[in-house]
Parts: sequence; structure tokens; C-alpha cells
Amino acid sequence: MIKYSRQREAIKTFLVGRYDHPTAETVYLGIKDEFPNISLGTVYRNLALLAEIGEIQKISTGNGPDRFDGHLHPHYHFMCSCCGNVSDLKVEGLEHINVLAGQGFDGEIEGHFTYFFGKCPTCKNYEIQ
Amino acid sequence: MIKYSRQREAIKTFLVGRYDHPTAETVYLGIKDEFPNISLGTVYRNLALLAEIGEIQKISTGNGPDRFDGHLHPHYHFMCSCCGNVSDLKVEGLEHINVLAGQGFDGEIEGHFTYFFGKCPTCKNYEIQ
DNA sequence: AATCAAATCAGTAACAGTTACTATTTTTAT
DNA sequence: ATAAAAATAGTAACTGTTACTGATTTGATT
Repeated sequence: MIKYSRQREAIKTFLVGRYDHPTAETVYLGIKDEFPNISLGTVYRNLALLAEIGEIQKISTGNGPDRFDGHLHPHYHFMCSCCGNVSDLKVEGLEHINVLAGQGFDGEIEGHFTYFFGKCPTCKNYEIQ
Repeated sequence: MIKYSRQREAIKTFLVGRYDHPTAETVYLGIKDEFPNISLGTVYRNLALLAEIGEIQKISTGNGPDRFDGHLHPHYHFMCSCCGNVSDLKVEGLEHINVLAGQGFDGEIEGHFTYFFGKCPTCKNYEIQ
């Protein structure tokens, strides 16, 4: 049974108010204003719990720490190979790819993780100069 | 300049001979027959190098260690949520998704990482009983 | 074949990100 | 109000990976 906690609510609120996919460390530092002695362990525990019950999204890119997203509407993520920032990406017409993947597969496809990479607008412009 | 090394060749050969996407640890143990004092650091260094020059593929799933694939023909990966095994998945008709993702995006999409998850054939059957 | 600089190695220590442990505090059903 | 369950802060420990060091291997040049 999950009991209410003010720390968890603050973590959720923090994430919902941001669009930059913060790391656990960033959440920890951001929450410290309100909870000066919050523990990093508490942040990790609650991020994992929130992700498990589907209230936030966990994004693992394979290098560097995991990132978290408080916005649940269907969207994809883009990670810049230059600066490492993660941004949202609206991609239309990808709803069918689980079905495509399931063709000729004997198991059961439940979903997919996808992120795109390349140069973000800022890094792309910077390169031109 | 990259010089030949017997260890690196053995690592590559090991990966090409397998289809189960082993971890660095598994490679290390598998190579130990031939190189009893090979160092785990050497395995990591060469896996990173081989991935960088495009001779193998590195697969990060976000939980557990990275996995490596010695097979370069275009294919996707499936990770079983139950047993954690990673297998290959042939998915047709996904060539265009970088283009789709680039529509309405000011940066430059260079590629994407995707893996599918769900229940592998074995775990799916096991559940029924 | 001998020389030698650069690359690689084995071994080990250090690191980053994350999880686990413990004693205390908070939540919430009764 | 009470009390059991859940959550907490603080800290230690863990996992996967990278960095450092002095010795060895490679390969181009003689």
C-alpha cells in the first residue's frame, strides 16, 4: 500500500513544471529549497515508484544518468549528440510500429523505447559559423 | 592509429559467433579460456573501440549492463521484461522513421535507438500454464 | 633481424550512478 | 489516541564502467 508523502508530491510537482527532463540529481537540488534535508535516496526511491505506477516516465539513454519526464502524453525524445540535452519530439504516424515488430514474432510485444539523436537546433547553428 | 591486438580480435570473433548479445562480463569470461590473464578493462576498452569504429553494436537497455552485438545487418532488438534476455527482431518498414521524426524539427536527426519489450516466446508460454 | 615509438596490455584503483540498510518519523486505518 | 505500515534522512555498500601505471606488444624503419 502506497502512503502519501510530501516529498513524493513535491518531486512530482517539480517534474510536471519542467520540460527539460531532469536527472535525479537535478530533482534533488531543485527540491532542496522546500525540503532542506531531503535525501538523495528518497529522490531515487520516489522517482522509481512514480515511474512504476505510471505517473512519470523514466528515460535511459545509455550514457550518463537516467532522466525523468513528468509529461505523459505520447511523444518521443531527442538527445543531442553534442550537448547531451534531451528535448521532446512530436512524431506522427508511429503508432503502428509495435504491430510491425510483432509480425513473425512468437512472443508478445508490449511496447518500445525509442529516442532519436543528432544535432539540436542550437548545436546545428553553432556548427555553421 | 589503431594497432592490431590478439585480444581485440578474439573479442570480435567471440561476438560474431554468438547471437545472444552478451555483456562485457560474459565476453570477459568467454575469452578467458584463450587469454587466461586478460583484464576486464581490456574487454571494456576494446568493446568501446569496436563499437566506435562500427564493427559491433552497443545496446543499452537502461537496466543492467550494456550488451554487445557482433552482427551489423539492420535489425532491431527485443528485450523480455520477464527474463531479461535480448533477442534479434526483424522489423520491416521502419526505414522512414527518422524522416518522420525530422518533420517540424529544426535540428538534424542522425538516427534513432529503438528496442521493443514484452514477453519472449518462452516466458509467454510459461505464463499460460 | 635489430631498433624504437606508439599502441596496447594486465592489474588495480577510482569513479558515477544507484540501491540497500537502519533507526527515526510520518501517515492513516481503527 | 493508538498502533501498524510506510516513508524518511543519513549513510554505507554495490554495480558497471573508466582511468591510471608500468610492462609488453605491435609494426614501421632501418
